Amino acid sequence: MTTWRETAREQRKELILEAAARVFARNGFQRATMREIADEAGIATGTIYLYFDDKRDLLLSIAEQLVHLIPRELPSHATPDEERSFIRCVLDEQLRVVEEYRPFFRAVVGEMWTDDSLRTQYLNRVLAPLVNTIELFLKIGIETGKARPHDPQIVARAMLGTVFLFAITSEMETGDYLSSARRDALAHELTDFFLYGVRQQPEEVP
Amino acid sequence: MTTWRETAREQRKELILEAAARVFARNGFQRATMREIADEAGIATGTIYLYFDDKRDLLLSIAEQLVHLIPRELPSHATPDEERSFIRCVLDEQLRVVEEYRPFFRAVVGEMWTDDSLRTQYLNRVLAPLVNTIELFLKIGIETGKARPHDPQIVARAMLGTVFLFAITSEMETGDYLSSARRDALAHELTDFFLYGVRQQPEEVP
Amino acid sequence: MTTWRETAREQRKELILEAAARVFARNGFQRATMREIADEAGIATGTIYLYFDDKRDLLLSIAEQLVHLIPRELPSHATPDEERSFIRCVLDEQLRVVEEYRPFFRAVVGEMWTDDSLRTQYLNRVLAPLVNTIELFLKIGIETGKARPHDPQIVARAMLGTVFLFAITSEMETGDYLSSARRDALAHELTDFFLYGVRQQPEEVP
Amino acid sequence: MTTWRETAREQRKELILEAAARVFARNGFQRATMREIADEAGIATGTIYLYFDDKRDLLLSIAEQLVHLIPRELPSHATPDEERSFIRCVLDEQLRVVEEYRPFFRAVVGEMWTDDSLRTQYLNRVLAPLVNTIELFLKIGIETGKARPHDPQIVARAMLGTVFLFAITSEMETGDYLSSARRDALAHELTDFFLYGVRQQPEEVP
DNA sequence: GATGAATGAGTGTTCATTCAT
DNA sequence: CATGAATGAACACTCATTCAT
Repeated sequence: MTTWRETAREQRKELILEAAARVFARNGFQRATMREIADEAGIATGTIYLYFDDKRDLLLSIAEQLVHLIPRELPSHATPDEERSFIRCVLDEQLRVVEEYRPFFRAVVGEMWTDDSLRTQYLNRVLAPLVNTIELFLKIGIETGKARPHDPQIVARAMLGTVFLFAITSEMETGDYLSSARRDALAHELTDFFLYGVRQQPEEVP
Repeated sequence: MTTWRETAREQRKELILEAAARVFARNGFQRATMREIADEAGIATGTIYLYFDDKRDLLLSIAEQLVHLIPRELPSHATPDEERSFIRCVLDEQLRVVEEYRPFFRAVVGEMWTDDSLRTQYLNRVLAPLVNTIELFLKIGIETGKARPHDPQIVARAMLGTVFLFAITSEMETGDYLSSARRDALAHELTDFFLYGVRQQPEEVP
Repeated sequence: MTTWRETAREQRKELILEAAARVFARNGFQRATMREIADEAGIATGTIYLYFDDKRDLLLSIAEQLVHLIPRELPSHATPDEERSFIRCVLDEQLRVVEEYRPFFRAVVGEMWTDDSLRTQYLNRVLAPLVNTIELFLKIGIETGKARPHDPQIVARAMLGTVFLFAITSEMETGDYLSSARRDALAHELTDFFLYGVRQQPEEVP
Repeated sequence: MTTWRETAREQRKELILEAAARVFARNGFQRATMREIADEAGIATGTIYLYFDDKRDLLLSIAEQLVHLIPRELPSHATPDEERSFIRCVLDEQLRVVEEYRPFFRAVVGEMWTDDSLRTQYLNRVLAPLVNTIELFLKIGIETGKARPHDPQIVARAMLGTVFLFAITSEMETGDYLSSARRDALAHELTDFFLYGVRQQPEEVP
């Protein structure tokens, strides 16, 4: 049973973590100062250390939150039998959740390339499960003859990479593809692209 | 005419820039110290400042080098008529050049998300030309009926994103997809993926 | 109402400022290091920056203290009617206060010649009021026929210059004219010099 | 006999010294860079070291030039018997020569307060002879009954201080008292001030 | 628990000086 | 003699972390 104290503590950690994520997303991990995070959270700098070991612990905890990017349950109302709507549902969900956790995402993304243990954590806890899920799905497709023969490892990464990039770049250029307004069009286009590529489809034999 | 002085100076800048790119790629821009860069280049710290204004100028100059990622000329031996081999050639070239400039790429990638002017420079000088080239190619495909109708803006970004991600992540996991050994397979798979997607192709009507 | 916090802060600033003044007076502004100032004050270098913006802010704050050189009130017990005792009182007071603020004085004097804004600040806030006060006194003397006709601008500067120079040079040579022991003699001689010059006085007509 | 080489070398030193004096006067000794001095002299930085030991040697050599402030010969056409014109001549000459060597003067003045050996050199070689000359003159005045009894040490310093201060401050405020236009008025006023002070002179008994 | 003043190690940058050309 | 590229010691300033209140 969780006591009231523990609950209060968790809420406090949450508050700080969100403030930190916003600041990291804004300025990058290195440039962000503990002072700035404390101000953003409306507390004193020293207080942060009552809940987190150090600055890096904040980042790792933020990265930890990204496990929420892993879909808890696959859409049952659209079975893989109807590939189109299934992929579409998954993409919709992914683009939505990525948008929701964008500050967390952006907070991690800058450090990921040069911080070995952060990257390892992120790869193992977040990316690997996602890749595996996609790979599994692709393999089943191949085995059931629904998908053309291909290397699921590469294609799975290609798919994930696409979403990943839209996630971190969407607001950089003029068109914010992740804004709810344009998300539909994006999911639609990507679904078709993943399924059919760009080539003109031959008339299907009925 | 370039004097000997100027040539020597350019070579020196090159030397320093490569050293800096390696260090930035290894440790990230912020963590890298001028001392470390000087050591990597085998010179004194003060010498760097004879060739570059400050630490940031190093990073911007490195980003500048990434214009080399833009293909100078499209493969003429494989016209867009034969889409498959054309795409394949372009992908081969891109994966190769991305591998060649990887330290420069990695040096920039960590700072890009939070450094506005660096990002702007990179987007305008490197990414935009690449996206435009792909978009143009896709539009022609659609107009000539070779490609199925789609939104070239989104698909172009999806394609570029795929290459981008392999570029920065390839050596992170066990499989380095950009190593010359595996590059062929990667290019092959991506070409098919871009052209056909994952869906089982119906028998083409002869 | 001033809180305890504010009072403590002011005392801390005072402590640091006095340490800085001593170090600047000893080594000059440029040669002085923040480390040395911190040591002199018995604190850490970083602490200085909690109270002052930067090294230069220290110097400007020290210069600010020199407004204390401006006499708050003219001696009332000796009216200008009795010029001799009046001048004597003013000189006594000036030589005393100059002695009290000597470290501050010496801290500023080296930088004043080449630092435009420091000089401007010092001239406007300290020197100009002093010159104006003397000028006014001299003008009254001329108008009332107590003083011989002269250019008060020049003479006021000459008087101030004399005190100024004794202030910064007194301890340089063997004889410290500002030491309380010799201050009396100095004030006495200067008073006579200012009033009568060096020339033998003709017998006054009774 | 001085060879041609030695003469050329002396001219070169002169050239560098004047450039250094200008730069020091402009920026102060500490802020001035050897590079800037070299540029001002139109030579390479390394060349300076062929003629001077180091940066400080430049300053000491400049200070050395200030011996020119010491009057070579007292004005014979105006004997001390006619005190007024004598003092006037000396003041005229001093104000003129001080103006001529102003860059050298200003170059030294900032460092003098905190550089012991520079100050000692300046005091012994320049100021002491000047003070002694004035003291001697005053003593004679007292002995011959031309001057009223006073402490020549203090008064000599007061006089010198006045000139000194006009020398270093004249161009700081709006009125440049050392410009040839105003120098006459300044010398005139100071002469009267030194002779008679500010007090209204009683009718001289004929 | 919460605070924020104090700490001091760490870093980008400058510049007097040297020396190979 | 003259040059100016190279050197590297030195220093102002920042900021994560601690701890007395």
